[in-house]
Amino acid sequence: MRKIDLTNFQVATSETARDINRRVMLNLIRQHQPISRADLARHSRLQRSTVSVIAEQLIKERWVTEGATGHVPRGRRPRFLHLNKERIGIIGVAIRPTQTTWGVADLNAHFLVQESLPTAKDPEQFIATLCMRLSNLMKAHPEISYEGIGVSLPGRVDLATQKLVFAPNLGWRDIDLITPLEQATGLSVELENAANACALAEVWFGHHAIGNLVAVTVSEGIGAGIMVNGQLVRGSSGAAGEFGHVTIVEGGTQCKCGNHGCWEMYASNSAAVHFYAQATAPQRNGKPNDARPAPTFDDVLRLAEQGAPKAIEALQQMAHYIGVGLALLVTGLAPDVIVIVGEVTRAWAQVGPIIEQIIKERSFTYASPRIVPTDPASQPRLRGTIALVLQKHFGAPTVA
Amino acid sequence: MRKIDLTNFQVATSETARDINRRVMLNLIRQHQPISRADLARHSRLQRSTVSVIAEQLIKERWVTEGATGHVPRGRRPRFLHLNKERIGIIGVAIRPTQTTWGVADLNAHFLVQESLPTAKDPEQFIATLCMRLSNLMKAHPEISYEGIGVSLPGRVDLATQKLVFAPNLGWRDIDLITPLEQATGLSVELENAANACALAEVWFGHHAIGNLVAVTVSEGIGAGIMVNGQLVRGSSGAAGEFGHVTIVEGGTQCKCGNHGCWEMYASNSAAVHFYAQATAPQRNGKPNDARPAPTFDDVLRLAEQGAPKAIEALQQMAHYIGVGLALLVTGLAPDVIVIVGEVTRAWAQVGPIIEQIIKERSFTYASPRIVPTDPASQPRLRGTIALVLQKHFGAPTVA
DNA sequence: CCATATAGTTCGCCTCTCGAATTAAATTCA
DNA sequence: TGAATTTAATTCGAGAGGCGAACTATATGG
Repeated sequence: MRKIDLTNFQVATSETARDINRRVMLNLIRQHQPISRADLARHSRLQRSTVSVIAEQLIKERWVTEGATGHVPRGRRPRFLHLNKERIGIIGVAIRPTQTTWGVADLNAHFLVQESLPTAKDPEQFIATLCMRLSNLMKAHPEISYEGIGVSLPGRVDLATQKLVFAPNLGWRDIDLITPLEQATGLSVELENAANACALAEVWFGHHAIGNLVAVTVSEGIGAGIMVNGQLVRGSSGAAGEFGHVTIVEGGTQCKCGNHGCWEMYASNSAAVHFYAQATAPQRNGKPNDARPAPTFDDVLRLAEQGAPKAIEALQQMAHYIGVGLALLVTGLAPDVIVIVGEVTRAWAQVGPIIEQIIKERSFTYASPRIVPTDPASQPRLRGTIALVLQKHFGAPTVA
Repeated sequence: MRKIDLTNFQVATSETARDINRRVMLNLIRQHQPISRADLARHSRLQRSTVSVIAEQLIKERWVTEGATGHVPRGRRPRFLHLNKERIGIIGVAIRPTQTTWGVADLNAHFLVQESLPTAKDPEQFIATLCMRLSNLMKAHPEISYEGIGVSLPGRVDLATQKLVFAPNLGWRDIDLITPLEQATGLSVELENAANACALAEVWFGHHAIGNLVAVTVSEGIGAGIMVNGQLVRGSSGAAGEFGHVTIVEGGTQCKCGNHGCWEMYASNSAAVHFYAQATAPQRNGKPNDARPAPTFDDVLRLAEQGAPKAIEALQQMAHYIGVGLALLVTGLAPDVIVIVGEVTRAWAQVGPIIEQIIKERSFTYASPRIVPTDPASQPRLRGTIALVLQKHFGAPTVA
């Protein structure tokens, strides 16, 4: 049960019921497609007459199309409905520290086109280039009608102003991405933190029917996208989810954020690289400056795959600390599922059992969550941007 | 935006709009009472005709009464509406380790009667006694029409079965409280964890218009009631909020839960008592067995008020660790407000600044939350039980 | 060919909001 | 004092939308 926010509420009009039932229909079609009107009525407990009217409306608006006729043992054959893949396109943009990827997806989050560009240090110029590329992409596919743009990035978005507040790994600060993108494309733009986008992707495109989920992105830093009661936790002005900067080692290594012993100092890719460097050069006691090129996390992963004991050990240390942080989330939030996003999932056979073990040891809960690694090929950050736009039409109506 | 849960959703009927607007009206009346129909229309942006019909309905159902006529500079005088304090009673029961308190409150959460009883070790017998007392209370006030019963207790309630799973400080396990209470009173019973009840109390009766809040109960243990987007965080099967058992001291003191270094081992009342005992008997090195009666937390508080340095020091240590745990919540959830419930608020002048300082030092957030001590006289655990029942009629409608 | 079963449509009824018109009751000003 | 003005509240017809019974369309099987 939610309390009605009297500073920002919505009363019902005569169209409210239709809005609600329309959204339910869209979701049922999305989940069960292809599906007949009669089955929709059965699933929704709406009258068949009501379903017919709504279906007609959705077909007219081209959200839905009527496909093949189905087959039943007796009686008139059903006419199947499904989401209109042809018509509607959603543009998703995933900005990451090294590379920015974007593409056009249909309502089933299948990408028709995909392009990318190295992310630049200078935001203004980069955004200008991105706008041009997006505008060209749209011109190249004029047959698609575009519903909106979703953007994910490794930083905080202010809830009120919808501006990027700070993206440490990009070095961007106080950037208005929405205005230039909307001007260049004429579409409405939704901005979201990458970990939140991953949580959305999992909830909307994953195969769990889940309302309580945590998505943890492990890369240079650590981010947490938290889903509670089917909604993202944004906190005061969008600052929630910074579990990467929770202290897990008292008086530990200093973090860029100024504090000591932050989770991401021990459980991120950089942490594993650091562990590995320490193990391979113990005589230098943690000073990584060296003439040889510093190993990357990719190197550590590859070495571990090849069976290098010190690389494996570094990953094991990383896994241990991932578990320590997750145990905290499990104890406090009791999610049904935790999804792990990041290169580290490539070594899941090594790190997974350790993480599960630590969580089991350290968390206090009556029901332990499933820990699920995501396939990097599924591009969770990019898929989440599609969910960002999809939400506006498929999400629960805002009422009261 | 929420995702529609297709395993458990609700379509709209012709009455849905009325249900929504009715709830909005009830809330507007609650907040602005006394208020005229015309002002309700202005606040809600509903037509005056619609407001009149809904008001008439609410009056007929005796949720609302028409009070004095108001005064405007020109024109016809408004007829003020307010919640019907006379008619409706809600029974609240707060079960605490030593004492169980209950009473009857009106729609404004003002208690008309209040009684209490020492909590017994044996749940079956205790519940039977409680049932009898409640039933007698209702018979003694037959003029009140009772809307329901809310119960708060220091333990976990399973979301699905609505049974008490485990209450460590009561020693109760797998207890069905709902059935006996419903049978004895004929009313529907809502069960909730005490920290969650405190969060509800603050959101419904506090003077913040707030959707993101954490209520932390500090007593023998520590509990956290977390409110996100105006809803309680219950997590998988109701297990969320156990932040008291998050590890904050690596390899620290063992907790009853089996883990080491749990927050509540360092920041609860018992922890302060332990700190004090250690300081006053340093030669015994933490073995509290002694011929003298062991000091209680109340003793420590009193000694600190009298200026005893070792008692003050114990509270300061406690405050330090409260801050450490809160910093974690602030970093991860970014609530607008944190309310502290417990005897420790009596020494807020001593502990408050320390807590705030630690949070400021250790948390990573763009907007720092207000830390608010609650007045123990306001009985947050008991008031929360009223909110539990109030929610059913004043909460946002469940739709889609 | 007809009974039966299933899909989908049509239509009158009911609930609910909207908005204009109307009624009610106060103040101000001529 | 009485007309004009202002604000509150009600009345009533129109339109949106869901309900449910009746009806049409189309299949299978005896």
